[in-house]
Amino acid sequence: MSEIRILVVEDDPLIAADIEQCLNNIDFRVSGVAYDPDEAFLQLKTNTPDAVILDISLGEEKDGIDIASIIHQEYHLPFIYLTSHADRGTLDRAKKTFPSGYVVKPFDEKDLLTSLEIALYNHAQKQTAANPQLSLVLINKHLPKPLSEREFDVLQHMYEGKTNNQMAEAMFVSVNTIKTHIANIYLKLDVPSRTAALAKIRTWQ
Amino acid sequence: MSEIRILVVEDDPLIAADIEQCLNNIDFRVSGVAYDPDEAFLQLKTNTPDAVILDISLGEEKDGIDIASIIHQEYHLPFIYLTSHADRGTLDRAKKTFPSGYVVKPFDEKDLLTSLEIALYNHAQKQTAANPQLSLVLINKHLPKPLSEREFDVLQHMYEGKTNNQMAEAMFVSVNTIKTHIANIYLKLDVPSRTAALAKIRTWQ
DNA sequence: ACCAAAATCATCCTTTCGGATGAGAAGGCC
DNA sequence: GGCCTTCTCATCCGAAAGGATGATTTTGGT
Repeated sequence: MSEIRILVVEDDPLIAADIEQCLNNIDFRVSGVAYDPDEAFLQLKTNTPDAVILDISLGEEKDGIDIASIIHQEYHLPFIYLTSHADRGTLDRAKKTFPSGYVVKPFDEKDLLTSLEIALYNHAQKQTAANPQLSLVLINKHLPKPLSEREFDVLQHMYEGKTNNQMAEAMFVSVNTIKTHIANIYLKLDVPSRTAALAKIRTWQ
Repeated sequence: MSEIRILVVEDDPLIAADIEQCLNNIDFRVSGVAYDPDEAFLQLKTNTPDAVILDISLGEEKDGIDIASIIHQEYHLPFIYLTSHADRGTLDRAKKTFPSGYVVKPFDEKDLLTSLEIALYNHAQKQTAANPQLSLVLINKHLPKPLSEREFDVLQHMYEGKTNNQMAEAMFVSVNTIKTHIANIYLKLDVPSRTAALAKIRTWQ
C-alpha cells in the first residue's frame, strides 16, 4: 500500500501543525487541513482522503461531530476524534457517529498513531469481509447439548451451501457419516431441516 | 442497560487495581482480573464479560495478542489493548486481531473510558445491524435479471427456514406456485439449492 | 483396563426438493 | 388488440434430504 492520506479538521493552527508533524514521518501523509466545516466538506470532495482526524469544537455553528455524522453516512471513511472534550454529553453525541477512535487531548503521539492505524486496518477488513465465519463457542452458548467439533465442521459446510455429497468429498468421509452428523445437529438444534438450522443460528452469530 | 461487565487481563496487580478503580465508578464493573492467559480463558467462559481490556505482555508464553485472537474469532466481544508496547512489530501483530482500541501506557483515564465506551457502542450497533431482514434492492444490484417482488417474498421465507408447504400456506398459494418461484429464483441467482442461494446472497446483505 | 463420548459407516424407507415443461389469468404498455 | 411479464397452477420424474436404527472404531479420561 502506498501513502495513506489523512484529512485533519482542527481550528487551532498550532495543534494542526503538531498533528501534521506527527503523521508525516510515517507512511501517512496529511492530505489537507480544514479549519472549519465548509473547508472540511470541500476537502472531503476534492482530496478524497483515506481517513479523517477531527477536533470537535471548531468555533463554528457546526462542530466536528456534525462533520463526522456526514462522513459516516455518506463517505464511509474511518475517522478519529482528537479533542479535549471528554464530558458525558459530548461523548454521547460523538459515539452516535460510530467513530473508529477517540483520543483525548493533550494527546500522546503513540495513541494517535496506533488508533489511526487500527482504524484503517479495521476499515479495510470490513470492506473485504466476504467470509462470515461461524463460531462454535457462540452457538454452543445457546445449546443444552453442545455441538462437537466435527458436527460444527458439517454445519459450516451447510452454511456455505454445500450438499451432503460435497461435504463428504471435502471431509473425506462417506455420505452416511455426513447424514449421521446432520441428524445429530438437527437433534441438538431442534430443527427439521438445513434452512431451519441456518435460520436458527443466524441470530446468535 | 444495566451494569457493563469488563474483564481485565493484566499481569501487574498494581496496574490492574488502577484500571479497576478507573472503571468501577461509572456504569462499568470489572467482572474479573486475569493475571495469565489460562485464567483469562477461564473467566471468559465462566464470567461472560461484555468487553475485555488486555495488556499485551503477560510474562507467559502466550501473550495478550494470542488471547485477543481467540476473543475475536470465538467470542465476538469488543476488546481494547492497554499496553506500553507501541513498536511496529507488536502493533502489526495486534491490529490483525481487529481490536476496538489501542491505548498506550501510561494511560490517561479518559482515553481508556472513552475508547471502551465507543467500543461497546460500535459493537452493540454491529449486533443489531445483523438483523434478519433481506433487502431486495441490495440483492438485485448483483443480478442481471432482478428478482420480482413475489420471488423476493419466497426468498425471505426460505431465509427464515420455511419449507415449500409452509410458504404455500403463509402466502395463500399452492405449493406448485412456490416451486415455480423457487425455480426462477435459482435461475436468476444461478444456484442449485436453498442453502446455496442463501450462502450467495449472504455477502450482499 | 474400562467406560463414555465421538466419529465412522450402513440399510431401509419416506418426504421434500429440484428440473423440465406446459398452460391459463391478470396487468401494463405501445 | 397484440405483446410481454408476472403470477398462478399442474404433472412427471429423478435426486437429495431426512428419520429410524444398529454397528464398529477411535479417542479421552479415570
